[in-house]
Formats: sequence, structure tokens, C-alpha cells
Amino acid sequence: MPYPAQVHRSTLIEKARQLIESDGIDQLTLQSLASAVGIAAPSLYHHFKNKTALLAAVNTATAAALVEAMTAASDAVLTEHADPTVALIFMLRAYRTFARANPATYSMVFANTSSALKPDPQTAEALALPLQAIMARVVGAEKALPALRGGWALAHGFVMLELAGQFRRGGDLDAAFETAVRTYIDGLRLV
Amino acid sequence: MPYPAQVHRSTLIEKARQLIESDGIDQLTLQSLASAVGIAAPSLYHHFKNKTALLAAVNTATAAALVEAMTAASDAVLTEHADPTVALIFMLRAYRTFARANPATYSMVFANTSSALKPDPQTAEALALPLQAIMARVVGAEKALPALRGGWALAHGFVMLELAGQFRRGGDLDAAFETAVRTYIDGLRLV
DNA sequence: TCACAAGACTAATCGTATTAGCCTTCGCGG
DNA sequence: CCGCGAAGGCTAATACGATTAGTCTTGTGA
Repeated sequence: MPYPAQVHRSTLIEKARQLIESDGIDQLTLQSLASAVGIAAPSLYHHFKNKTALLAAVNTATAAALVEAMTAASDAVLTEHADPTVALIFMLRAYRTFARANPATYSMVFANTSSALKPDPQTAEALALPLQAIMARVVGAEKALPALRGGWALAHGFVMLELAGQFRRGGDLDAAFETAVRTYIDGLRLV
Repeated sequence: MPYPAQVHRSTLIEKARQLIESDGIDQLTLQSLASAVGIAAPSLYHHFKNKTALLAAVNTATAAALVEAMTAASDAVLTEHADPTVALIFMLRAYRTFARANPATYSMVFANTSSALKPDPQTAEALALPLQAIMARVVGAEKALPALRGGWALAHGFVMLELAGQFRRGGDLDAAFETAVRTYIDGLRLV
């Protein structure tokens, strides 16, 4: 059976993603991944240099999917005449929705352990672009960079704290997110 | 020599913290920690149930130190008549300073892998209190909870993205942080 | 047709967490 | 003053997961 590969790199990445989300990163062993796709663990080394490279590839895929989700949300709303702040809000909602749908892999992308796990630079770079494009429309190109950083920080921080269970005081987190985002946007408009 | 323990739990936690910051969490093995304090690896099981419990204890210590840093910053500024937004800004600066000084352990506290690694609930709870107290002064007790969440999210998100190297477009990150914080506070005042 | 690269397998190695079992010290009740 | 028992060390052994070595099979392209 060999030559026409039994599994492809993309299959492995996707299966790894699923296993991480369903069982947690600790449970993802090369053994468990390999048997999930019907091959032996050492065969994985034909597809990835090592486990770290596999995880980095998962992170790259996650980052790409996040960019995709944000872009789709914005495209669905943004037209020439639409208020760009509306598109910004939709994009940030999509961001949070993505993170909540993929908590384990989303968290991994921004985890700070070993640079070898980071998504490839180009994809990491692309993460900022959709948000920056909208920000440029909201506050103008000159102020877009700091505005982007604050907005991204707000969204990322909110979902990370939410996923980490740090918002234990209850209350409506959807509403809290909306409020936080609107508060920041209101602040942006003041200047 | 035994009975008067050669090492104490707090010594182990502190040494683990140092090793994590200096060499990275991947390099922290029970072996490396044990030999750093001059005992054998299995002896660590007299102090912690397992490695996970050790890391949870490190996270608890980190969280406590962060609370301490925030409280100190606020106390240094806050007097009856001082503008509470000034204290808020000082507190958030202290937050970021702490995270930058302890990047690896700070990141671990909020990492989302396995609930067994979380700091003990009481300490985790205490993380929010200093910020909430200030927020109550800034926006009133009723609105303090959502305001807190947004402000915390902003600070946490900013430092995580910064530590993860996601702000690769250069620029003055100190200034960007100040701007983001002020933008959010300005937004809070609008309501 | 046939050499060879890709991709799979099994067997073996190595590092790390964890367990088992043993030993020493010293605070305390008699 | 004696001796027990818990605390805290140690060494040896186990288990599991990553990784490497070496072998085998099969399409594909010359």
C-alpha cells in the first residue's frame, strides 16, 4: 500500500486538532494520533520532523482558520457605505466565537512556551491584518497600529480569561464582551 | 540529617520558579529541580503529590505575587483625594511590569491546559480584587464588574500578545500600552 | 523494465515521571 | 533516659512516550 501515502500531512494536522480539542493537549501522544489515523507512531516522522513541528503545524492551521473566520465575518458586513465600527464589532465577535469553539487549539497559538511551537511567521503576521484593515477605516491609517493593538489585546485577553475560568463572578459574559468592546471603541472615537 | 527537612516546600516552589524563568518550562524536570536543591528526584514526592501539583503551587505563588505587586502599586498612589483613574493606571502598569519580569510563570498562570494546573481558587479569586476595588471608584460599584473585566482583559491580552511576540510591527510598546489603557478609561467615562 | 524515493513497520534506545521499599533522624510520651 | 513513629532522604525498578535504526514494499519515471 505505501507509496500513495495512507495519510496526508493535512489529515494528520486536522486529526491532531480534533484530538487536542476533545481530549486535551496532554493526551495527544504520537501513539494516539498515529493509531487514530491507522498508522504506527514512528511513521509520523515521515510527515513531521518531530512532535514539536507537528504542534507548530497545528498552530499554523489554527491561526489560518482564525484569519479566515475574521475575514468572513467582516466581508459579510462590510460594504462601501457600512459603518466600519459595525464591521469591527462583527469581526471581534467572530474572534471570540472562534476561540470558544476551539479553546484548546486557540490557547496553544498564543501560549508562550518555546518559540518552536509558534505558527509560521507569515501566518502569525496575517493574524493582525484583517483587524488592522478595519481599524484603519475606524481611526485612520496613522492611528491604526496602536488602535489595533489595543483592540486585539482586549479581545484576546477577554477570551483567554474567559476560557481560563477567571470570570467566576457570573453575569452575562456575552454582554460583558460587547460592553468592553464598545467601551474601547467609544474611547477610540474621542481622540 | 533528615528530620529537620533539608528543603522546604516554599524553597522548592521558589527554585522551580527561577528555573522556569531561566530555562523554560520544558527544561524543568523533577530531576533538574531536585538536583538544584541538592536532593534526589523521588524525594520531591514528599513535598508534592506529583509534578502537576508542584506546577499548580508555582502558579498559586505567581498569582499571589502578582496580587501583591498590584496592591503595592495602588497603595503607593491611592489616597483619599487622589484621582482613582491615576491609581488604576499605576496598577495596570504594575501588572504589565510584573508580567514582563516573569514572562514564563505569568503565562503559565493563565495557560489553559488542564485544570489541575490552576492556582488554588482562593488565590485566583484574589487576582481580581485589587482591580475591582479601583474600578468601583472609577465607575461606581454597580458597573465595576464589567469594567473590571474589560480592563483586565485589555491588560492581560496586551502582555500576552507582547510576550508571544505578536507585536512585530515595532513601535513603542510602552506608549501603545498607555494609549490602549487610556483609550479604554476614556470610554468608561463616557457612559 | 527497473532503480529508487516515499512511506510504512518493528525493534531498540533514552529520558522522565512515578512507585516501592529501605534507612536515618529526632520530638515526644512514658 | 528510652524507644516509637512520622518525616523526609535514598536507591532500584517500572512504565510510558519520543525518537532512531534498519528493513520492506510499491508506484513512478527514466
